[in-house]
Amino acid sequence: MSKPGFTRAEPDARRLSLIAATARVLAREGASGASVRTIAVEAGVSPGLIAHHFDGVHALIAATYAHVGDQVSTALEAAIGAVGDDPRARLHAYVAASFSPPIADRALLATWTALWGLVIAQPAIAALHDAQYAHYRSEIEKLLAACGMATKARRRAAIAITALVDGLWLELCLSPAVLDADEARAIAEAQIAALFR
Amino acid sequence: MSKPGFTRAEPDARRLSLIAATARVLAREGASGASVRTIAVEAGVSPGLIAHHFDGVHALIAATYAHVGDQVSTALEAAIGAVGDDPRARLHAYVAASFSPPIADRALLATWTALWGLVIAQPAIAALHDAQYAHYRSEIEKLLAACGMATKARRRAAIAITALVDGLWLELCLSPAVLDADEARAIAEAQIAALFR
DNA sequence: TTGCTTGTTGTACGATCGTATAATAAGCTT
DNA sequence: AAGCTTATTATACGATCGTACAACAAGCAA
Repeated sequence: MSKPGFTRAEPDARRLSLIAATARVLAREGASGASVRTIAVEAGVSPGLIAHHFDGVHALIAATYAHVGDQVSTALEAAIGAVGDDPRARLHAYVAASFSPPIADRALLATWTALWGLVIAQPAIAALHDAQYAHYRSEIEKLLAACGMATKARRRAAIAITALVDGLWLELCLSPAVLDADEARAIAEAQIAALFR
Repeated sequence: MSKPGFTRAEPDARRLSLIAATARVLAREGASGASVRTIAVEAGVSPGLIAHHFDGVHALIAATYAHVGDQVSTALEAAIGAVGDDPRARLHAYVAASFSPPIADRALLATWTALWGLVIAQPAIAALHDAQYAHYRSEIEKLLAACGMATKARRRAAIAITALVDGLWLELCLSPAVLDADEARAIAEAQIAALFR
């Protein structure tokens, strides 16, 4: 019986574990702490492994952004699926999910703010951001349409909802003492109700 | 007649120019680009001068955050002063100012997002953020009180307004193609009007 | 003009950054 | 059991990071 010094992993599985480690580092130390060595220690691997699986650290961080964004999208869509067919209930479920786990998780929010800070300097990250938010708005517009909102009003309403949710999410992350999840949810629902009057 | 190799400046004036240079660098390159040497080049001085006027780079960035925050507060209060005595007009002016120069300036917004990314890792920055936002909410609550809003409703309404403005501000910064200042202003005013129904 | 204060420069130091590369070995194939 | 693929490690390299420090000089006082 021999104990292996390390275990080989499937490339996809290893990439996922590196992405997860990157997200944890971003949440704990911010963007400036997300170095090759820090991430490698967090993932329990050698620094060189990152270059083997990703085209540099920038690519790993971009992949982390994309993955976190997909996690959020998945959680949001799951929230819709868990509720009935009433359009307004579906819209409320979609929005309320932003303030519940796993989206309202402090580590996820911290990861997201760290990534926001990279958008300006890195065009590749900015492109991911635009695509991500276009998707959110598109989903919200579909939900608004199901609620009977007129076509020309949807775009502006979707922007308003996205902005409100982002702002509340941000307050929840940066100043947890000021706002809790229940209050964020109540504020969001009240503001959305106003869009239908 | 001799041409001086450099000019001495009053400590306060020099500190201000270093802060302004830091803000420009943050806007252009993000937080990761805000190094001692980059800032020094931007300010047209020697790298060592930063250590002479500030207690390290962290202190300079924190001072930049505080200064930018003060600029925003000043611009917001100036917007209130430029309008009449009608309470609702004053509230609208306060909010609308967030989407007009100098606050809606892309460089300022970029600076702000870069600083957000530092809040998690640097407790000193987080403290500045909490103080800054508490001030904003306090100002908004005063304006809401003048509009006749009940005491117990003010806190939640102030949070809602702050969140909405932040979210719209963010969209304006990160995805300028999606939203322009006029639309942001229109959305904010419509949502605020709903708070009074 | 002479002298003094101190804002300013320039550089050197150790630490850490991202990346490249050769050696190692895990785990499957034959 | 032997061989092969390649995931993984460990290290080295140059660049850049923040900070410290000694020398310089601008501008005021006397």
